[in-house]
Amino acid sequence: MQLIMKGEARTFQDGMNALDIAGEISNSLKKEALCAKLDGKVISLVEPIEGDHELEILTFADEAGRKTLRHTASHVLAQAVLHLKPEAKLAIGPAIENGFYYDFDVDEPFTPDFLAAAEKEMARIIKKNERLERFELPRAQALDLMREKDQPYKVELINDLPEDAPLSFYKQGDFTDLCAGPHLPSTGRIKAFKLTSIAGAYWRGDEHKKMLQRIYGTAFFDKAEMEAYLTRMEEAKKRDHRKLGKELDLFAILDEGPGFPFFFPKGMILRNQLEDYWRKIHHDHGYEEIKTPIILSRSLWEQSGHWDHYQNNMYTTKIDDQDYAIKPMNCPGGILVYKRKLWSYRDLPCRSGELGLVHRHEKSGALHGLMRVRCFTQDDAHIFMTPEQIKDEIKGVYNLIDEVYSVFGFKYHVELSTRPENSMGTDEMWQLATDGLQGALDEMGVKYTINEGDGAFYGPKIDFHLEDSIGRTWQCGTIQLDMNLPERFDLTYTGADGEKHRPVMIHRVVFGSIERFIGILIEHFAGAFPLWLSPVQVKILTITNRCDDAALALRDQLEAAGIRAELDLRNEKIGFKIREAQMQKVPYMAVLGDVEVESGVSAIRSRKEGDLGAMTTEAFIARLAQEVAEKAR
RNA sequence: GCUGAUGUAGCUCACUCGGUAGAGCACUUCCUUGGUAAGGAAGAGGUAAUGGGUUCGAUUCCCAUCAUCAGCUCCA
Repeated sequence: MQLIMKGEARTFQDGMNALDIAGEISNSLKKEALCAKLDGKVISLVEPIEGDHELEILTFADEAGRKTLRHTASHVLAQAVLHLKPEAKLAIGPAIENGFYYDFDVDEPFTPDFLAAAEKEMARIIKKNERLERFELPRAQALDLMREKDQPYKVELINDLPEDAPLSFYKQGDFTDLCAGPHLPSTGRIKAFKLTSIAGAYWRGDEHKKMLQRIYGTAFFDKAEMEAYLTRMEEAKKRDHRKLGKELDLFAILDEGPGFPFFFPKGMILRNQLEDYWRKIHHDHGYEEIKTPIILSRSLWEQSGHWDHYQNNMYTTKIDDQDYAIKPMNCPGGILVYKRKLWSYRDLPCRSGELGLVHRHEKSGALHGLMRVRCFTQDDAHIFMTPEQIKDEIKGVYNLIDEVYSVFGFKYHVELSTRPENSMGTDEMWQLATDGLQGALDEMGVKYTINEGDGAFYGPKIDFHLEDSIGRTWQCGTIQLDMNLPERFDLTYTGADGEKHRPVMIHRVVFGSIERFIGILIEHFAGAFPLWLSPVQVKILTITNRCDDAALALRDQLEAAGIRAELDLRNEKIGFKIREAQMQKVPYMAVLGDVEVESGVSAIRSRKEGDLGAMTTEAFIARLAQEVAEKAR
């Protein structure tokens, strides 16, 4: 057979497998080979190859190689668990980003001690270097095999597979599992692994089904690489916004208000900086600002559809025996603002923004620091427009979001979410709206993935996702196209023909919620905010109390120039004061001793660069002003 | 909401196999007036998340509730 490898055609004996082919090319490649790509499809190294193909040997440097290694590690985990608990029922065990997991149905939940025992057993299996074999069975025999092994979840999986799907199994030693593969040629290729945690997980991700026990782990081809990864994860945890929020005295969520955050003075400065910037950039992009009430009548929420489609998440209350709801979204309020007058097509698009405080009843287990709270401020805006304006407006919002994210240096990915199950409106409207969003993305050449059924109940949406310090992603920005609410609220504008027409509506947020965005910001900068956002921009440190007057004067000068400065006049050594300012991540320190006071300068120290030497107050202010204006990171 | 773990001083954490708790940092006072990441001493701080139960006696054991953490589910 002929195989094309890296563009070069080579001849091999028919029926060879990729592992042996790797060996023929070079022994070192054979040692590192984990799986192979045959005509673009990833296969196990042990599968025989017939005929002419394009072949690529994959190692741990390749995504598919890492996945294969970790998938095999999950099988080894299942094998180890069965050795320790033969009565365990196996569910599924895939490779995931940076690791793998396997779900088991067991009578007693796993304990940390069990985890240690399982690790030991896995190490034994790996050391035995058991060969993996792949085989296929017809459906009836496959079912028999899994029934014989008393694995009801596997039986269910087989029954749910399409009639004509090949049923492949992988076997290593005394362990056989239904699996599409690919897998390593032998267990010994897993050079480093660790079981990281135990958690509950619903069978097939369905909260109405049984909760199984999941074991998470990670595996590497190299011990040093795993150590580096684990260290990196430890480091990343130090950036956790909940930890830094406490250390930097920014915010807290107390037992008295689960999911309802408190913002402290320093956190408020950060927040206000973001809001000021938001107002400025929205003004520049043609938005006007409004404010709508937090509590509105039941009839409004019935008209908007929230009462039917969103009630599980809404806090309700009674006033004078009438039902009211605390707003979970700003749109009905924004719509009432639109309806206050008659609109001409000449006035559209109408872009009205609102920093709107919303409350949503989130399940207790879903709460997470500032990332997932029960009350938050959306930097919302509603755009009312003619159908012809849809694409331009979507592009405008997209560009606005991109501009804001780039100021902070965020990387993001985009998802398009389509019609969910519990939604309102006609198929035609959904189709039109979805096409509008998709068309705009395509025209701009934006890469995105499609998230089936994850839209809002009133329309499809484009979501922007940002990463936290340990790689979990959080939806922040979103652009939602809505043809339903304008219909429900009978919104109109007068066209050039003098007739009434129905406007289209966009709901959009840039930050998403100020709270979540602050959480992401804290982790992104590890608390060392750029100068323009820093709660304290300059800390003035005195060496002796003879310099107190000069320090007070400097503080006044800086404050007069709009710089947030704090004094440290304590009777402490300069090294101690610097250490504290540094740990509080203050961007600049101005040190004042007898020498500086005498010559009318300050010794400036930067958080990042250390001692910058003496500087006049004017020069220092000019430097700060420029850095703030540039929003330098 | 579900599964598991956790809850001790403002913070980070010890100890107690049941006899009402201790350290470091922070705080207060005193000494020290010092040159770029921790000067010294003394003092003050806790009804051990909350509510029950077992016990002569519970912070410790048991149960419930609440909250937090990890994951699942759900979502900005």
